[in-house]
Amino acid sequence: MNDGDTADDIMDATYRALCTHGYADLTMQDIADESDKSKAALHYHYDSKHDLLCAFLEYLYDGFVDRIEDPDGETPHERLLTLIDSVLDKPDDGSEEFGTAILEIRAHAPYEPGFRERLTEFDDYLVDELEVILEDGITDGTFKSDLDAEETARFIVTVLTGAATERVTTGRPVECTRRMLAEYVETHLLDGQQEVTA
Amino acid sequence: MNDGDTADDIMDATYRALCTHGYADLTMQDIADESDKSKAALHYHYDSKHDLLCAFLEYLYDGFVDRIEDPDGETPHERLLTLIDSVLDKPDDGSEEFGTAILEIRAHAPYEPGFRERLTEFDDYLVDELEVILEDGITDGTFKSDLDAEETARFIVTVLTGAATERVTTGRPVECTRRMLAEYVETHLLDGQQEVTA
DNA sequence: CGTAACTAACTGACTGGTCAGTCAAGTATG
DNA sequence: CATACTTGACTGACCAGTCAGTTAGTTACG
Repeated sequence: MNDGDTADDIMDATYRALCTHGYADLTMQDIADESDKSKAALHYHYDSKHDLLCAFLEYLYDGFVDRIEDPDGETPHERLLTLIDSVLDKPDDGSEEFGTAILEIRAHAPYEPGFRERLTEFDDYLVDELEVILEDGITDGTFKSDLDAEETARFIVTVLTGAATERVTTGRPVECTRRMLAEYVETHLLDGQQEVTA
Repeated sequence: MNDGDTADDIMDATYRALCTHGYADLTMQDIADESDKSKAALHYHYDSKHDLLCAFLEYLYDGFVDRIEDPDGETPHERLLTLIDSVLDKPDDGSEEFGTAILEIRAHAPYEPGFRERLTEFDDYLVDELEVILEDGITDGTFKSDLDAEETARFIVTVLTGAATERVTTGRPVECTRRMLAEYVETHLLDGQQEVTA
């Protein structure tokens, strides 16, 4: 039983094929070419292209969770900035293309309920992580006591989403957003009493 | 020579076809069906589908400029909120689908330099409009004197882009973003002295 | 041990359908 | 009649999905 290996192989191949061809131009043959399987083998393991891509989104979600859970940092302020950075940063392989493919998939969500469901999970997970950090900070006095953790977390996710969309659409670097967001956190979320040197 | 009428007819048909089918599934036949022309007639007027879509983006840009230029409002603060609203609101025909199609086109920008160029114009135009309002407000004391008009304008555009992306991806309403952005403007941009009742 | 039966995994060749773009022939109009 | 415009029919490329058949491994059994 090497189901695990085979599935991983196909998922990895799908990732590479997506980066190379983009979502719109992605064919089953492209994925097969990136793996050591044939196109028919893909159809043996997944009933349809759609099924394969749904599985791929699930695989991505797992990787996303691994990547952003338990952000480093002593204080809630540090953990918040670490989390923001790890979302803004490109994946390890530095692939700009992957962000493009994800945006293509996002844009298809209205036509594919399965996609929308997965993507909503991504966003909700990120909101939850942010919320926990914000609440920790409210409790220990780092952040203003009157801020609404959920609304604030949603807002930060919106900003991060906007930055990712702009990077793909216009090629605009995310650095400016990173800076503005750090400033927003400092002047808007941080409780006035605290002095920060981060 | 009824170029004007014909071109408008085709652009309108493209708009409707885009809303109905989305960008990914959009065929020349779909556009022809929405117009009173044949598919071959489209190819008579535009060398390729790509050309037609580039022209369509230009047509959209003109409409976009018309829609957001000279926002209503006595004060810079009011004008800023009006502008934000007119970007967040759906087009007049209330079509959710159009936002989807635009996001699909955004996601294709990396593969189509012509698209990227147009889309960058959209963003830059919006940034300029915001910048003018912000500078007006800095001059007349509405907004804090030490804020960087361009960076702030870019940040607002990022937020607006994020809201549009989320609406398409997860179906999340933009109201929360509208509220958070209004609050951001009040507590972050508005000069402390002024009292506001808007 | 050897061989027969069975099976999961896989393959290359094929099919049916779709679509951008072409073309020869037509119509309308100034 | 010439120019602008339009059409239906067609072509060639492409692609998801199918299918008959192969291979490698595993169990069943005399």
